[in-house]
Parts: sequence; C-alpha cells; structure tokens
Amino acid sequence: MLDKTESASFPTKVEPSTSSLDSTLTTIRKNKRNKNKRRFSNEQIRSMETMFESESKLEPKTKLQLAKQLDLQPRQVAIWFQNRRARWKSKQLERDYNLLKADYDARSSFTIRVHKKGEAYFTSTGTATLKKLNDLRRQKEKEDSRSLDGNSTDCDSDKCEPEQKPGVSSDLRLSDDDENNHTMYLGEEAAHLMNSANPILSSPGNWSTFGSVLDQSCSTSQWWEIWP
DNA sequence: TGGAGATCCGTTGTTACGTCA
DNA sequence: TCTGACGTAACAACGGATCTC
Repeated sequence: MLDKTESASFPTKVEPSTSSLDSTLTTIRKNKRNKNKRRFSNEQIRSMETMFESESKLEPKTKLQLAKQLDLQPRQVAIWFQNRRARWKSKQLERDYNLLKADYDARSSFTIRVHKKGEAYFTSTGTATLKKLNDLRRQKEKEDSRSLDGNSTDCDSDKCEPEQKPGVSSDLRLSDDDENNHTMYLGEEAAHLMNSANPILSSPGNWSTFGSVLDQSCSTSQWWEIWP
C-alpha cells in the first residue's frame, strides 16, 4: 500500500546525492520535512476512520479512490492508516494489560483470603484434627509391636479391612464434621486437599505412607504456599 | 535467489492545548 | 485578566528493517 516513490503533498523527495553532500542534504530534508505540515480536516479524518473500521489495511485500488475522494495524496492516506494501526495496537496493548492486571489482582486477593482461612483453620479445628491423626499413628505403632511379640492374628494385616482393625475405634477416624469443617474454613479445593488424608488412614497398607505425608507437609512448605 | 512493493517500528518535527508565574 | 514561556500529548511524516510474492 505504501509506496515511497509516491510524492506527498509536501516536497520531500531528494535526488540521489554524493556522499560529501549527504549531511547537508539530510539537514535540508529535515528542515523541509514538515515545513507545511497541517492537520487533516474533520471530514477527512471521519472518512478514513469509517474506512478503518471496515478494513484496517487498504487495497491499492481503495487507497487511490479514498485519496482522490479526500483530495489527499495516496501516500498520505497510506501513512494515516499506518499510524492509525499503531494507535489501535497501542490501545489494544493497554486493554490487554488492564485485563491481565485485573485478573492478577483477583487471584492475589483470593490467595490472601485462603492464607487467612488456613491460619484460622490450623489454630482451631486443625490442631484437634492433627492431634487425632497422631493418636491414630501411635496406636497403630503399638499394635504392630504387639503383633511382632508372637500373638497370632486371624488375618494378614495387609488384607484386613480398616473397620476390622483391632483397637482402632471409629471415633478416632476423621468424622463427617471434620470434613464439613474443612469445607467451611477452606473452601472446596482446600477441603479436598485435607480430606485426601482419609483414604490413607482407611487403608492399612497405606498407613506407613501416612507418616511421610505428615512429615512432608511439615518439613517442606506450608500447603497454601504451593497451592496454585 | 534477487528484487520490488508493502508493512512494521522507532523516531522526528509541528501543532494544539494546558499550566503557571 | 492578559500574556509569554514552558511542558506535553497527539499527530503527520520519515527512514530503516523486515516480510511477502
């Protein structure tokens, strides 16, 4: 669309020069550059804006027609569209930035809320729940040591169902209220994270891994710091 | 593969407008 | 209130780099 050989309404074309005259001619050209610069009329701008809304890049034929219609040089029309595209892109970047910022702010405030809820949780029911879990762990260790003392059992410990596990009373397991509290304090996602400990407890084969889960969660980082 | 034309991007110089002493 | 200097945003245009055919 843009053809640099097209002459603008202002004389800017410079004949090929020798290198010794380059700097002089450059100065002259710069002085001449916008000597008669004028702003386009409202009517010209309105027409080009209307055209820009339908197509941001002009076909050569359309450009010639528009230039003739507005009494401008085709090069002026081409440059106006070029600048208009740059302005549009700049605005678009600004819009995108604002959208991203709003999204970031929303996520940031969510993280802060969850952090506060997490603190409240661990200073209330969380403490009681962890105590309960540790009791379970200690009780399991006692039973294991008793089994190793030679007492026969009716079943292989790996095959026993948890409710048949001797000595593990149901009141030591996480209750429904505990699960409800997870949801109330932390929301669905965090509650799911906390309740994921229950399958481990209900399956004797996994009891050995429960200790490592606790250790890991305590020794590395707090769970809300790694939560997306 | 080289060339011509078109576009992009950064920049320049002018204009219009607001602020302030 | 007027005025001139100054700062600044918007704009038209340029030139080099890059892309496309």
